[in-house]
Amino acid sequence: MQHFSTIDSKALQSACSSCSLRELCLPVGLSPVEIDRLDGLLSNRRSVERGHALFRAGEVFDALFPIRTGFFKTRVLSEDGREQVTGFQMSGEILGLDGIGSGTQACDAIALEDSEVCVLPYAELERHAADFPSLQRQLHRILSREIVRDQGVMMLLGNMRAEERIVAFLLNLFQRLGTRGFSAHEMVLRMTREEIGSYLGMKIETVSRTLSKLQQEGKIDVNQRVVRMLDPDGLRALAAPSCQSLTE
Amino acid sequence: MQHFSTIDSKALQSACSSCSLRELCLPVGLSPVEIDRLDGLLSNRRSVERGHALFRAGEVFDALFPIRTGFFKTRVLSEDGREQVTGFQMSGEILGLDGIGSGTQACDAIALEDSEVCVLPYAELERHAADFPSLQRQLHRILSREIVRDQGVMMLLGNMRAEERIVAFLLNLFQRLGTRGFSAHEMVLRMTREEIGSYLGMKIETVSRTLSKLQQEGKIDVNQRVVRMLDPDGLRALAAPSCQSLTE
DNA sequence: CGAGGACTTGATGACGGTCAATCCGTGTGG
DNA sequence: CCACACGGATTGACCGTCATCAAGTCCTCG
Repeated sequence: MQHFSTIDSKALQSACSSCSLRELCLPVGLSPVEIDRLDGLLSNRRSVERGHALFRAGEVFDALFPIRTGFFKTRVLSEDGREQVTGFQMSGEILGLDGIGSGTQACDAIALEDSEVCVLPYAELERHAADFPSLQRQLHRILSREIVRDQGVMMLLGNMRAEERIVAFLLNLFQRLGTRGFSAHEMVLRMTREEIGSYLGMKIETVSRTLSKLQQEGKIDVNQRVVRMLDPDGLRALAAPSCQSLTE
Repeated sequence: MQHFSTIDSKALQSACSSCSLRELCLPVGLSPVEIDRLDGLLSNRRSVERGHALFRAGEVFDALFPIRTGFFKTRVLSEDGREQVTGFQMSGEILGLDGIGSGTQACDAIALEDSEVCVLPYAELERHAADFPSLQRQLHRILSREIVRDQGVMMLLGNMRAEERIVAFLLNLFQRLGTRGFSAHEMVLRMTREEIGSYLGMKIETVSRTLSKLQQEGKIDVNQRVVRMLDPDGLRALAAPSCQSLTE
């Protein structure tokens, strides 16, 4: 009895059709019939403990990993060991897109909390996309949106000053958490100051100082990893000059 | 007579099967038969004068534009008018990839010299990709590679100092020109110092000073838009510490 | 030949990096 | 249960890189 119900619930959970993320994830825009077909592709799931890698640069690419629960960072390492965090990903977002091009992972994907991902074998996905136009279109959309996202990061790194970067970063996180049904004005940062700094192209001390300054000005409340937004309009005013799109 | 030969040559030129760029462009990895089918997709070509836009952010996206000849920049503009150049594209590279996601162009594409592009209607491309697996795979590859390229730019903007950025930028251009059969140690820059600076996240004066410094050190020879590489190994040594991949 | 844009070079200063001390929260072992 | 150690975070003092301001040169093109 117990046994069956466990299996049932697992089977249910791993189906897109019953996944609470289907409005955010790959199935967006697919019809119920199409989603059923997509379900057939999902071979299984994978758990990744906090601090562990889902994959590392150089490994063979053979699947995409939609995030079911948890939080990841992606990063590239240079020969001399410098780390560049290229993004933070949360549920409904898809890891591994950059491996398609070369058949080899281009970055490390590290879980910042205990996480769970779907495994979407790429060869099968390609095959299904062929006779499944809306899935194909959706895949293209996701790839393209990743390129647009990266353009936003370039704007951030190329044009904005420390304070603007931090504010745009926070607003972006709040916005994404909001669409997932979490509070849009309070959050727990899953990453360290160092990882924030790497992502934003600044040093850990500058991250810390900038957060402190925003707190002194009454715009946010920071306590270690907990951030509350006190003055959303004030924050948006700080970020707006340079890059609205990042916060939408 | 004159008339017919002109038409003939045009017809020939617009076919992938006879295009000198087919080893660099969309057809990479396709069989001759498949390339013939791709030819059927290419509705026409478009000329873009230097300084003019192929498309602008916000316009409807309905086609990809493989570059036949010429040189482009892509850029995003923020509300307050700041420009972020997101890339420089040359023959064989494809413009418009970032429009797929939203159906709307995400950036401006500006010709930096008189240029010519192929017009690849996206709806038809999608349709053909469905019963044409290697074309589909190739399209995915190109999208994915763009994401990887952007990661390299993030590394550049987030981790490298002015000199490293300039050197990585020059090596990257030389490398791409080299694969196109141009000299890999002498080139004419198609963009202004300001555009270089925008791309690399630094001011025009810093671009100029850094180039002058590299010249004083005997690593390059710069004269306005003409750049010669005098000490390739010395340059690679400067860029290597941080980001090999950008120069490959 | 003149005007305007692109580029270079110099002087100065600010933003953020570096170095260092300290604090804080968590987990470990006595 | 407390002491301690460790990593993460904060804060301060100082310094370097690069931005800013400004002057002047060099191309390009009408």
